[in-house]
Amino acid sequence: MDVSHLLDNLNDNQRQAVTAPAAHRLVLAGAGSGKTSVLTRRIGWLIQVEQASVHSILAVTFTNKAAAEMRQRIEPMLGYPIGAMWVGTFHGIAHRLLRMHWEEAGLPRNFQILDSDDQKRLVRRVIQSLELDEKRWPPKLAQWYINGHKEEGRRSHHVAPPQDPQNQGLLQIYKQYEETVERLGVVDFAELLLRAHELVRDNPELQQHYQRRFQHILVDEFQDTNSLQYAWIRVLAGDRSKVFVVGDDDQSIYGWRGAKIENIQNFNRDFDGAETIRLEQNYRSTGNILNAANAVISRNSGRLGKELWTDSGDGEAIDLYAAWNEQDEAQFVVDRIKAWVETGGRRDEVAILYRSNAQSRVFEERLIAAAVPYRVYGGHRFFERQEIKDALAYLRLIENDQDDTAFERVVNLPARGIGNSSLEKLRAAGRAHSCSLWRAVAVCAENNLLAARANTALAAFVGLIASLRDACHGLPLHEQVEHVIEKSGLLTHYQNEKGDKAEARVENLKELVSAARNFDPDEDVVAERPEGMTPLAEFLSHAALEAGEQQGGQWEDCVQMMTLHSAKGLEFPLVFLVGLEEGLFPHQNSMQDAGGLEEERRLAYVGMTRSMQKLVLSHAESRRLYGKESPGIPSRFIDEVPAELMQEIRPRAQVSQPLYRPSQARGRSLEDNTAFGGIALGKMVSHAKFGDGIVMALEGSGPNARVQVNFNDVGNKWLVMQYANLTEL
DNA sequence: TCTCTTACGTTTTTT
DNA sequence: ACGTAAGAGA
Repeated sequence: MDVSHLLDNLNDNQRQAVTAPAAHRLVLAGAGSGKTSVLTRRIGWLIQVEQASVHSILAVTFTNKAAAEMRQRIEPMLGYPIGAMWVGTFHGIAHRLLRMHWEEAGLPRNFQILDSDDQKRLVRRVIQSLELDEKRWPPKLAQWYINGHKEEGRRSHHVAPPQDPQNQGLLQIYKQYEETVERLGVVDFAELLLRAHELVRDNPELQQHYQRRFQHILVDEFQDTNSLQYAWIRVLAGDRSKVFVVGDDDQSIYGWRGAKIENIQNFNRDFDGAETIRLEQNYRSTGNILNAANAVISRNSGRLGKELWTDSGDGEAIDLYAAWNEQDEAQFVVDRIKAWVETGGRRDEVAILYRSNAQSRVFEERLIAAAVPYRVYGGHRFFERQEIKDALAYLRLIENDQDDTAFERVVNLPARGIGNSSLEKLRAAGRAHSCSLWRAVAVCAENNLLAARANTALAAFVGLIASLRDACHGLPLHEQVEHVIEKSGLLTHYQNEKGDKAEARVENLKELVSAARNFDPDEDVVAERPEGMTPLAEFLSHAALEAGEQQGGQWEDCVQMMTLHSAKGLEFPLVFLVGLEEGLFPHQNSMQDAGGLEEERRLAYVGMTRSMQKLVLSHAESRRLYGKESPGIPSRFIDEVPAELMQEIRPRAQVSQPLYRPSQARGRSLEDNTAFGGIALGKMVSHAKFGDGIVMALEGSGPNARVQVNFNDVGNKWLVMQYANLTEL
C-alpha cells in the first residue's frame, strides 16, 4: 500500500513521531509545530502500516472541537468512515463506557448528566438541607471542594476526618451530596471520569477486555490532564497497550482547575521505555516572535526543554505601546486595526488578547465608535442558556421524574402558584421519606401537609408532566421537543415576557426544535450503541456534554477578541497582547507563589505564539478597573523580551502628562452640601424611634437629601434628612 | 407574587 | 463600575 501521503511534507522529527516503532512515546510539540497533523498521521500509520485495527485505537482529546477535527482529518486520510474507532473527549469516552456498563458501574440505566450550573444548584440545596450557613459554606466553594476530591480520585469516605469546623462542614456536604446524586440518578462531570475509572479498575473482566482491546492509546494536550485522567489512562493501558501522548509543558495553563503539569514531566518515569520526541520547528510565527517567546519562557524552571525556531526569517519587530490609560490603549489598537484593514488586511486576521474578560469592554466601545465589526469569545453557549435549560428540565423530567434538579427548576415556571413556602414543605417531606420531590407530592397529598391550593397546583404539575410524557411517546424527537415547549407553557411564558432579551429567548426555544431535528445520534455513537437508550436520553446527554457553539452566524470578517486562555490553539496574523501590567498580567492572585507566576508566564508564551506576522504589546500607565483608577507598572513579561526585538511606539515615561485624563469620578462633594448639616460618614447619630446608629451613606441634595444609618437595634435604614430629625452624638 | 432594593463579587474554562 | 442574584416589602 502506498503510504507516502502519510509522510508528505513532514520534517525529520515529525516523521520520526509518525513512524516510531510501537513503544510509549511522548511528543513534545511546541506551539505551531504541526502537532495535530502528527497525531492524525500517526493514527493513519498505525492502521495502514502497522495493520492496527480501527477497533484497537483510542484517541482522547479535551474538547469536542479537537475530537471533531481529528475525526474529520482521519476519515479522508483513510478514505472510509471510522465509526468503530473511539475518538472523543475524556468525558465523552467515560460517558460511553458508563452507558455500556451502567449496571456494573452501579448506575440506573437512564442516568442523566449534570452540568456545572446544575451541580452548583444541587450543592446549594444540599447545604440548605443540612441547615448550614451559605455565607460560611458558599455553594461555589463546596462545589470546588467536591470536584477537587473527585479529580484526585477520592470519595468522601477516603477523606481523612478534618479537625476544623470549616472542613468538617465541607466533608458533610460532600457526603450528603453523594447520597443525593445517587438517589436522583444523575452524574456530574467529575463523576463521569471517576466512575469510569473505578469501573475499569475494579472490574477484572472489563479491565482485561479493554486492556486487550485498546492496543494504542493516543492523548492530545497531555499537559492538561488531571490526576484522575492520568490514572484512567494508566489503567486502560495496562502493561500491553502503547501510549502515544502529545503535549507541551510550556503551554500548561490549567493548573488552577486541577491539571497536573507533573503528568507530562513524569511520563517517562511512569511509562516504561518511553521515548521523547521534540517538535521544535515552528511553521506559524516569524523569528522575532519566536525569539521573544523563547526568551520569556526560558525564565521558567523545571521545563522539559524546547526551543522554537523557524527558517522563514525574522519578520517585523514587535511593537510596544505605552498607553496613558486603558482608553488610550484601546484607541491605539483600534487605529492600528483600521490601518491594517486599509492596507488590505482582513479583520478576522486580527485578535485582541487579554488576561481577563473585564478588559474587553473598553475595546468594544472603541470598536463600536469606529464602526469596526468584532466578535467576543466566551459567555453562555447554546445549551447553557436559561430558556434552553428550562426546556431541557421538562424533557429531563419526562425521562426521569426522580430528577429533583429538573423538578425544582420548572415546578413553578411558568408560575403556577407553587411558592417557596409550599416548596419548602415539599422538600421537608422528601427529606423525611428520603424520596424525590416527585414522590413527595403524593406523600404531601395523602397526609394533608400542604394548603389545598398548593396541593391542587402540584397535582396539576405532576399531571402535566405525565401527560407530556404520554403525548411524546412514539413521536420523533423534534416533535417531542416542540410539544413540550408549547404544552408546558414555556413558550407562552417567554412570549409574554417583556424586554429585549425575551425575543431572543423565544428564538432560541425554536432553535432548540431545529437542534433536535438535526440531531443525529448515529453520528455520535459507534457500533456498540448502548442498548435501551431513547433518542431523547441521547439528546439530553449530548446537550450536557457538548454545550454547543457560542453563537452562530457572526463569523464573517470580524475582529476576534478573547482571553489568553481561549486563544490557545488558535493563530492570527496580527495579535494585540494588551494590558501588560503587574497585577493584571501577571494577575495579582497568581503573583504570590512561584508556581502561579510560572503559569502566568506560560500564558504569556501562549499569547505571543498565537501571532503569525505581527505582535503588538501594550500596557497602560494608569487604568480604571472595577471602578477604581490605579497606576500601572509595566509587566515583568515586557522586560523579559529582549529589547532589540522590540520597537517602542511611544517611549515609556517620556512625558508625564496624560492625553486622556482619567474621567473624574462623579462623586458628590459633600462639603458644599448644606442639606446634611453636621452629619457625615461614620458619625454616630440618634433617632427618636430607631435609637442610635452610625451613618453609612449620604445621597441627594436639598429636599431629596437622604442618609443611610445602620442602627444598633433595627439595622440599616434610609431616611430623608428633612424628616429624620437626627441628632449628632 | 411581583418589584424594588441591597449585597456581593470581580482570573482564567471545559466537560 | 456594574451586573446579578437573593431578600424584603407592597
